[in-house]
Order: sequence, then C-alpha cells, then structure tokens
Amino acid sequence: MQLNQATDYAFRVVLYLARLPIGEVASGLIIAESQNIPRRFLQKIMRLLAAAGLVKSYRGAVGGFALARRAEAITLYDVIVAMEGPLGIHRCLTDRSVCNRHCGEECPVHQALAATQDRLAADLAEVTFAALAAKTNNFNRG
Amino acid sequence: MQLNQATDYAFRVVLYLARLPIGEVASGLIIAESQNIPRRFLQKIMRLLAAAGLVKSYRGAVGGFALARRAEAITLYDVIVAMEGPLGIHRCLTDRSVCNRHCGEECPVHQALAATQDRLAADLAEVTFAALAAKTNNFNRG
DNA sequence: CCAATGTATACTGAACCGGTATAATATTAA
DNA sequence: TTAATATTATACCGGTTCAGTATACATTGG
Repeated sequence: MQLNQATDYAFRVVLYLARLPIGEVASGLIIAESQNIPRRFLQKIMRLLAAAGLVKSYRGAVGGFALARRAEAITLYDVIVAMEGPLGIHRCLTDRSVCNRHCGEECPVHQALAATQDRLAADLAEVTFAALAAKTNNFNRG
Repeated sequence: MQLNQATDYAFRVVLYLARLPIGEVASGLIIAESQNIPRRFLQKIMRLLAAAGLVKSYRGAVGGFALARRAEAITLYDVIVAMEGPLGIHRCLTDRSVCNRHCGEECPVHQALAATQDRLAADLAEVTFAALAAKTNNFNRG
C-alpha cells in the first residue's frame, strides 16, 4: 500500500520539468543531479513517463526531456498510473475472480473498496503539476 | 499501491467472525476451510489480527477465534493497519527525511499526498464490518 | 567524424510475498 | 493422566518485485 521509489522520483522529475520555461529541454544528467536521482535509474523512469505520453524526449547531442503537454493537464494520478500501471488497491478490483472465489458476485468488501478507490483516484486527479509548481515557487521565494 | 493477499484474506476472516453469533468461537480449521485460505497461512494472519486487538484467541481443545470487540467498532482501516502497519502511501509521509532530501521543508508533493492519504484513511475508517456483514446477509438471503 | 545525448536489454543483490514445516505450548475431555 | 484438539513460535523456501547498475547501441549537432 505504498507508492514505490521510482514513482517518488517521477513526481520530482515532472515537477522539475513543469517549472522549466516553455520550449526548454533538460538533459537526463541535469535532471538526475538536480533531483538527487541515480542517473541510470532515471533512464528507466523517463522511459515510462515518455511511454505514457507525459514527457517528450529529444535525442542527440543537445537532447533531453520536456513535458509533452501543459502542466495544467498533468496530475498526480497520471504520474502514478504511468509508473505503476492502473490503480488497484485491492485484487478484487483488478481481477474479479479473486473476489468471487471468496464471496460470490455481490461482495460487500469489493463494493466498499471500489468506492474508496474511485474517490482516491478522483482525489489524485485533482492535483495538477501546475498547482504544485505554483506552490513550489511560493515557498522558494518566501 | 496494492493491499496484499494476507490483507485480502483478513477482510474475509473478520467478516466471517462478524457474522458469528455472539459468544461463539471458530477454529482456525473452520475459518480456513470456509474462506478458502491455506490453513498454515491463516495462522500468520490470525496472529496479526490478535496482536492488533481485533480478535481474541482461545487455546485448547475447543479453542478458536472471535472478534475482540463489536463489529460496529472494527473498520476496513483497522484491518489494513493490523495487517500492513500504518498507512503510508508515500515515503514522504512515513519518513520525513525522504521528502526533505528532494525539495526542502515545505514540499508541495508531500502536502498534496498527505491530504489525500488523510481522506483515504477517513474513507476506510467509515466502513465498519457491521455494515459489511449486513450487506452480506442481504444478498445471501435474496 | 565525434562527443553528447537518449534507447534497449539484461543483470544483481536485497527485500518482500505467499505459503509451508516443525516443534512447542495450552486446554479440554475421557 | 493421557490423548486429542487447539493456538503459538520460529524458521524455511521459491518466486517476484524493488532499486539500482552495466553494457552495447542509435541518434543528433557541431
């Protein structure tokens, strides 16, 4: 019931990219050093974020990464799904047969957890990186 | 970001015990067979539930397990914490130094996830096993 | 060309997961 | 007292995931 380290890193990466001037790219090395992320490990993270369409990559000598869309359109939920796959707090909710094995079609545990998961997802989807970046700016200036 | 199999089983166990007549105990064997849980594995689960004070155990020839308090006073949240320890969807929230390593004292990612986690916990703590047991009765009778 | 970048794949040690095994301890009934 | 039925404690095991590393390759700008 915990987000993994790679997702943790991914939050920082996206937040970092969200604060870059539009049109600017950051190389993997710059991102890794500024965020204290092992450089090799960062490559894995960037590949997942790129595959999910959250960041764009630019190869070559002055390549790097930038957000693939506006920071207003990227949420905590997006990053979590990109890194860890579809949200599924319980086996019931990803594999229906798990639930049925124990308590039949209309399992009350399933129902309660499904409702909880939906609220969690909605909650996470309300937090955009534009909002997070704005907060970062505030306390950095203060 | 997923509850593990043992927690899954634990939900079923507590729900099962919640439906027993008050004063009745169920042996590990009975619980295991009725809920399709490997018998040996169930022992681990019961130990955690007992250690958390959710169930009471009775040793000896006619021993077994029963809820340690009323089903109205046991929630999904209680069982999750008993099985997996304190809720911590993000490292930030259990180990503050993780957060600070990346973005200083007032990390916006930390704040957003903390708020989300609080809502998740509150959500889970609203679902009692008395309520779940009542639903179980309904669809079993229908 | 060549240096700087991202891409792809595979590896590794440690931890965790799901489950099993065995021996010990406690209680009850005969 | 003894046998049967329970829970308790501890250790083990194979497989998967986690966090990170290594290596070889492809692309681009100068």
